Amino acid sequence: MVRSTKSALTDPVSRAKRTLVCDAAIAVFIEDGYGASMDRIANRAGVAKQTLYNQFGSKENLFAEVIRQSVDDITVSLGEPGHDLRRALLSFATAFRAKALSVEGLGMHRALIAEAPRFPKLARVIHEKGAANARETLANFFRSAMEAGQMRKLDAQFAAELFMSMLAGFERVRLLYGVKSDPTSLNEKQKCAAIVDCFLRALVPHT
Amino acid sequence: MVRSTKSALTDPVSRAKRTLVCDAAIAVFIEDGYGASMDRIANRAGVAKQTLYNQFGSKENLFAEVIRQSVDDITVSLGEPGHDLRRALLSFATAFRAKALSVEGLGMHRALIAEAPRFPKLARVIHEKGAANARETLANFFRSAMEAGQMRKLDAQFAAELFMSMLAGFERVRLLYGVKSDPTSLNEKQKCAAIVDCFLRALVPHT
DNA sequence: GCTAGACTAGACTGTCTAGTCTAGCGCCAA
DNA sequence: TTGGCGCTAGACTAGACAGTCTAGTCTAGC
Repeated sequence: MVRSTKSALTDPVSRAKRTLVCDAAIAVFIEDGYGASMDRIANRAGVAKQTLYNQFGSKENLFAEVIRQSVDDITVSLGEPGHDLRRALLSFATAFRAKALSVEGLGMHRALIAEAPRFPKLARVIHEKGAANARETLANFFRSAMEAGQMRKLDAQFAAELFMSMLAGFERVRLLYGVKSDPTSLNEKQKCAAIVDCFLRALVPHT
Repeated sequence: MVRSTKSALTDPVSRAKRTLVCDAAIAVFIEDGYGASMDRIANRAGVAKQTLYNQFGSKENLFAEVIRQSVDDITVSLGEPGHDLRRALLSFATAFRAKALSVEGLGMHRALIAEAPRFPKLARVIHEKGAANARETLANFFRSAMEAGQMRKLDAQFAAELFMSMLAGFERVRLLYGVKSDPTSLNEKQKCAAIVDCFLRALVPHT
């Protein structure tokens, strides 16, 4: 094909550079937040600063693009509630905590919270795509479980928020503050199980 | 008394200026985070910039001072657990959420999370004085309740973190992202009650 | 070989900010 | 009255950073 149709968006070389820049930007924003300099990102990507501007136009755009890309579903398949409620919640719990409490997850969370007042629309979209979306999936799952008599009937959305809170409330904050966990506490698997069991005890009708 | 012993720390006029600066700094840091300029703080306080430096020496010091001042106990008296467990938890829940979800609480939280990597020691201290301290009080309370047979026996610290997570997990994040609550949801009082009741159902032995 | 377009390195501009400095004001004790 | 002290207003320095610009290179179709 004629090279004249090439552009920063269609040229495969440019596209490669673009992902290079994205990867570098993600890493740098996770480390330093939005305050990170464009020079540093270009440096990390092994690319000229001008290339950043060719590809993204501005720092704001780059940030938005990168943030949007790095949010994806935490909603692992919950399966049918009918089968094994506890098992399904456990697998959600494990996946959710792995995301939310990872270094990358925390870094993105920190960067976005810090800049939410500056980028209100972006923050809203990310919340919708991320947490709110997971909440809806969970809430639907709970509604089925309630129908099936596996759970007490109550506001499914409230239940979903409650469950997510239990999974990554206090602990996420502690990590965001950079405080390491006390070594005496439960390990990850035990924590997931303990939280799920508390949740079930609260929301499953007494047998 | 001789004026020669006067200093920025002893002169009552200076002290007044100091609190003026503190108040302005708190407001500005809550609004804009650590990125807020010293000029703006001086302006807001109705004071010359030099006065900020006379009183605090540097922006870092001012920030640290202000943050330290504005963290205080959320641990309203929980009273004796023997009496009315639910009532005690409800009063804690109300007070804790009022702090954590207020505009000021959220602003401080945002500012600190954003700057935690830059000020790790400060962040640690604040976490200790704030959340960790509340957790300890709560955990002790739970231990008494467990002794008295009012609660299942389990790791009291885990229970305390769980309760605090339930009170301000998902919702605090939503607010930090600047997303307003859906109007259909429960009101504040109902939420506190619902959370406390879920917690009790999970942790009180079946009767 | 020529051309077009994306790339590179790095100089450059304009803006913003922490922090310093200066000159002068107002207060109070001696 | 005077001198010391903290204050004010505002100019100033030094450095960081977003974004632009320039000069020149590389690649690939014509």
